[in-house]
Amino acid sequence: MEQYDASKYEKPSVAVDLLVFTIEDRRLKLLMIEREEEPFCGMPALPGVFVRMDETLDETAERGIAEETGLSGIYFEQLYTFGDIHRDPRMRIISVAYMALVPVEKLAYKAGERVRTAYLEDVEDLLAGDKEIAFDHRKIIEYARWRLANKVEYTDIAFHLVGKLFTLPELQIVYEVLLGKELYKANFRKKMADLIEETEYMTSGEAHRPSRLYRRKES
Amino acid sequence: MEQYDASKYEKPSVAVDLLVFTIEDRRLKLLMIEREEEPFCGMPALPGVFVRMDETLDETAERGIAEETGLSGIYFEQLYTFGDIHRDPRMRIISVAYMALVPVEKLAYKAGERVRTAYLEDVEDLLAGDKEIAFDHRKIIEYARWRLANKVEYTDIAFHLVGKLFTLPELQIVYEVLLGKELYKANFRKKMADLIEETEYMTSGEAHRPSRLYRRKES
DNA sequence: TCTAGTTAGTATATTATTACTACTAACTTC
DNA sequence: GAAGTTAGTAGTAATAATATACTAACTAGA
Repeated sequence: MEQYDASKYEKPSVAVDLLVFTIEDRRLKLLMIEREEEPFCGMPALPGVFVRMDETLDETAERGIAEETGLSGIYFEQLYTFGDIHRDPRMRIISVAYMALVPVEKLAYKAGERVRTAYLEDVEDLLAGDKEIAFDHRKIIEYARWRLANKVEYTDIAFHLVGKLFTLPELQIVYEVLLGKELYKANFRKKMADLIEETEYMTSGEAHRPSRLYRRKES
Repeated sequence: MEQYDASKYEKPSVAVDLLVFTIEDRRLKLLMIEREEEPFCGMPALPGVFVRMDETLDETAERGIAEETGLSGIYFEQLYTFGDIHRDPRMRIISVAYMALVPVEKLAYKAGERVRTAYLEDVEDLLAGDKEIAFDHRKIIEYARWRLANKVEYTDIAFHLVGKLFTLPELQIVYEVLLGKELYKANFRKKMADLIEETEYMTSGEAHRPSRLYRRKES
């Protein structure tokens, strides 16, 4: 990096692309926008924002999430950086992808305030077949999908997809959707035991046995 | 990303920082350079290269690895992108960190041809205490160290730190160094059994029982 | 008010993995 | 040929993962 005056050379633009995931009706959903201009006009795309000179990448991601969902303080993490030369046919744009996880209740609540018309797309449907997706966003989504399935096994990310209080069947559905396979109830409960604590509350009103509400344990 | 003409705005520079890891004498080592100018003159730093407009990020990483080690075709993967505003005090530089793994024999072999005077630093020593490291490179190294320990548990990356033929004690040392803990020989061998295949070759010349050489299984 | 339908939750057996000890094998050096 | 050293194997106890079968508690509708 020495002997190199960066100001002399042409620079790429840097953007942040956002993958806001949620779970609704036992399905993994992703916040997408429909492109309203060329290239890829009319096709689904990930929402994105350019990185400003006065903000860090994390700040750019936070700003983007706020612009798309009206939400702040939700969980997000950097995913991967995509830098193919012609990934945007207009110019060189390097994109840092960020993934956010949000319980669907929060998203629905803010739906009216969204800046652009973003909508939830079923991820498996979106990736099935060879439906067209703008830019290299299919690759980005596939990578995120893989990462989610992977990380759910060795981290606690699943908890970001449920509210403060949740039932164990609800949490199990999150795990099952992310992993893409069914789990054994008894085993699942054993494994969660250390991570959660009982509350006094129960669900009610459904045509079956009520379910206890839990919260995540601090420690 | 619509309604935004990126060419109007100031852009950050984008660089690739390289973490070339190897294992030598049962220790994890990292290829570092000594900075020869301000800022951080005299301090250890990660080698890095700027991203050119005509190359992808992966190509930049490959070029950088070749410049530092004279090697091509070695294993590498993108690690994380660091984008704090003043991480380089001179100007805004967003850095995409890449991690490469190479058996120490390969590195030693090419030592004479290196473009810059890079040297191997013991990672635990480097991170111990509060030794000064240039830029935000301590944070980058700590993250890579964590990722290595993590990934060795659920991937095959360890194999990239041994040659084509290797003994099981040698492979076990790689696992132990990356995990930072000792393993039980018998269990380790059972777990590796599916991943490797025997060769007819044995080590020789050492003052103890010779060790069989294995190779990685294709399937 | 009783029964069917439905989901919540528990008990327990089986299998696989991990943790650990103890040994035997094969080389070099002195 | 004995001592030192590392390679490699056998086997066992403790723990965790996998799997099945059951009981519990609600609503809806007859």
